[in-house]
Amino acid sequence: MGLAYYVRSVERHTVLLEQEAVVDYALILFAGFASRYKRRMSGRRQILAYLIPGDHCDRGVLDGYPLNHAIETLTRCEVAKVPRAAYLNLLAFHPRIALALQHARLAEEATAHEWMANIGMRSSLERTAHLLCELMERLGTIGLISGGQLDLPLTQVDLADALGHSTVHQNRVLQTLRRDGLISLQERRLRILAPRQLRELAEFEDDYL
Amino acid sequence: MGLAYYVRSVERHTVLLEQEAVVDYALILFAGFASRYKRRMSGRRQILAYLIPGDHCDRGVLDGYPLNHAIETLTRCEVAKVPRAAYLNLLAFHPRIALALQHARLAEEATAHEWMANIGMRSSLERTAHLLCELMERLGTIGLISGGQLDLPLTQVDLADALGHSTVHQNRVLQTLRRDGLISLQERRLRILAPRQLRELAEFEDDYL
DNA sequence: CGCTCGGTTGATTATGGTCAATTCGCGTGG
DNA sequence: CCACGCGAATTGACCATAATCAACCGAGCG
Repeated sequence: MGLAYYVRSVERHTVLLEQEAVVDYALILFAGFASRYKRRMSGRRQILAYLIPGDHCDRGVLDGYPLNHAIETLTRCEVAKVPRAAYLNLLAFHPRIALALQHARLAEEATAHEWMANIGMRSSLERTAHLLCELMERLGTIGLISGGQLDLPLTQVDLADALGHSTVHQNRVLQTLRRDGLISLQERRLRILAPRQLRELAEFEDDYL
Repeated sequence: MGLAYYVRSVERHTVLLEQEAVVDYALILFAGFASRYKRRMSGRRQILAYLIPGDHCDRGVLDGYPLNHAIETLTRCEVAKVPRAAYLNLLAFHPRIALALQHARLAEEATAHEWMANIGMRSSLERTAHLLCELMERLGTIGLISGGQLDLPLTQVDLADALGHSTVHQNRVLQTLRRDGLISLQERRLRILAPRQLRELAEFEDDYL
C-alpha cells in the first residue's frame, strides 16, 4: 500500500501525540514500541497500552474527540503519519482494512479490560507473567518471534509503569521468574522457558487478542 | 422513542450477558446500576465499569464479536432488550442517536483508561475519592442528584471490587473519608461534603466524561 | 575519564490483605 | 410474635506484599 510514502523514523522517547491533542492525521506504527500513558502531577506514569508494529494510534481523534492520554515512543520507531483525507480514502476504498481496524479497536479495548483486571486482582508475580504471555502472543502473530525468543526493547521501568509497581520490585519479580526457570531475559532478549507454567501462573487466556 | 416497549424489570444480581456471549439484541439500561466484570478462578471479581441509566451494554456483540467479560445487575434494574434489527433501524434513522452512541463509547473507553490509571498509581484513599468524584459527575449529568446528595445503591463490596482492594480495607477507607469530613455516606445516600478537597485529593479531572 | 542509564542489592517502612468475630437491620418461617 | 438466618457493615490482631531510600555495578558514550 502507498502508506510507505508517509513513513518516517522517530527517536526513542518522542511524544507522538500529546494529551488533549486534536490532529488531522492518523499515526500508524510500522516498527518499534510505543505506549499510551497518563501522568500524575507527581510525575508518576501509568502506561495504558503498548503499541507494537501494526497498531494505529488514532482513537476518535480524527473525528474531533481530543485524546485523553499521551502517546510516546519507547524505542526508535518507524511511524506513518497519514493525512486525514488520505486515511479516510484508504478506509473507504478498502473495506477489509476498515474491518480489520474495527477488529483491532475491539481487541485493544479487550486488552485494556484485561490489563485492568490484571492490575486490580493479580499479585505482582502473576501480573508480570500475564503481561509477558500477552506480549509473546501479540508479537508472535506479527512474526517477531524467532527461535523461541524475541527482542524485548522495553526497560524494567517500562514494565513497572505498565504493571503499576515500583522498578525495584519489578526487578525482583523478574528475578523470581528467572530463578524459577519460567523465563530467560537478558540483553533485551526474552525467552519463555516454560510456557505452560507461565500461563497457568497468570491464568492467561489468549482469546481476547 | 419506542424503546419503552422493550423495557422489562430484572432482579438484582441477574446476569445480563455472559462472558463469550454472542446475542442478537442490544441491551440498554434505563434504571438501576449494573457492572461489567471479570472473574478469576479463585472467585475474585474485578469490576471493569459501572453501568448507569442511559448506558448501552453492547460492545461489538451485535457485530458478532464475543464479549470478553460478563455483565450483571448490581441492583434491581429496568432494561430494554432491543432486537438487533430494531436497534440498527433506530441508529440508521436517527443519526443523532448514532452519534451520541459513538460519543458514549469513546467516553466509556476514556473512563476505562482513567480507572486503569486509578488502580495503577493511586493509593486506596485517592482511588476511592476518584471513584466517588466520577460517580457524582456521571450521576449528576443524568439528573440523579438532588439536594447535594444521591442514592448510591452500591455495597462496599461493589466498591472494593471496582477499586481492587479488600472489603475490609474499603470499609476503613470510607471511614477515613467520613472522619476527614469529605463525604457522608449512610443508608445508601452519598453526600460530598467537601468537593474541592475531594477532587484535589484524587487529582480528579472531569474532562474525560 | 567521568557521566548517565539501566539493572541490581540490602535494609527499613508502610500499605493493604487475611482471618475471625461482632453488630445491626431485615425478612422469613415456625 | 419471635427465633433464626442472612447480608452488609464494622472492628481488632496479625501478616504479607510491595514501596521507599540508598548505595553500587557495569556498559556505553561524549
